[in-house]
Amino acid sequence: MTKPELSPVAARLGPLKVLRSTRREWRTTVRRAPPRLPSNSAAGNWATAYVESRMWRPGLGDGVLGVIVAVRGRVALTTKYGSPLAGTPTYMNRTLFQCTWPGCVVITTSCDSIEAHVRTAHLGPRGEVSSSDNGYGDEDVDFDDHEEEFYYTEIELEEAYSPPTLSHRDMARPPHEDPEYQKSLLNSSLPYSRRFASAGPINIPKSTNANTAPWSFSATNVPLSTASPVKHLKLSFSAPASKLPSSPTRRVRGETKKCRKVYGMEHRDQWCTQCKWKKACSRFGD
DNA sequence: GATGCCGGGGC
DNA sequence: GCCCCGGCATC
Ligand SMILES: [Zn+2]
Repeated sequence: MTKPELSPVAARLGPLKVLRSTRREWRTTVRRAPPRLPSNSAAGNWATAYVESRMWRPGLGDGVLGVIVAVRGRVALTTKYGSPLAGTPTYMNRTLFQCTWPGCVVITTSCDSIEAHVRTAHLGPRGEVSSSDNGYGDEDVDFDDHEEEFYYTEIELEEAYSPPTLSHRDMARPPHEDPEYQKSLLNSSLPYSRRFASAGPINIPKSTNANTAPWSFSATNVPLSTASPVKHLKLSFSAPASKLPSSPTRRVRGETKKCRKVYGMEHRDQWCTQCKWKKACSRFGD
């Protein structure tokens, strides 16, 4: 199983709350159509899957990488960065594996994991597959070993746009670790907050214009071999290079003159403290 | 170009 | 906490 080298995906991939299971079997937990999802926005075409973390560093315990969200063909990945486990999400550089068993949206980070999932959850509870060790069933022997390969796909994460430096500024975004946040986005009813700047990449705007989504989604069938029709799903993330015009994220400049304008640079000592610090003026508030 | 100020860094 | 500044949006 080849794992293409991919450039690091910017940590701005996701601000959402990290879902976490206290159970060992969380890996097979799947949610479809979250109960409180507004019916008018996602129209049932919605899936959430826990992402397995085999890459988790020791001491961090079992965890969930994030949540794959698919809404009307747009796919978003939320991650765990910014959480108490903040760190370089190295698993973002790689390929994810998604179960394609009908109705199942389990996603794992390794080929072995998804194969194990398919075997245990779908093909049978036993680690071994079907009839090869029974002595009969000679006809389908050649499919016995890797039948699970038919029931998962690779998902490549790659960067469609890479800012010149994503090393230090772009890596630290405060996560909105609020479970309602995701629904608010989908609902497009999140309350206005002027300090919402750069909150997150998963802007699923109310408009259904597909070009406004930061994620692009494409699927291709790659004939790797005759026996493994692995479907490659590419998730391309576009950093906000072409921003939406006049996002509601930044404070609108008021019309009142502020200290800088009133007193001028030459009387900087007369400015209010906030103006001296290039913060929002506290003397001539809007 | 000037202004306002957010985010971030140094101390 | 205080203080400063880069960079960006806006005027
Ligand atoms: Zn002021």
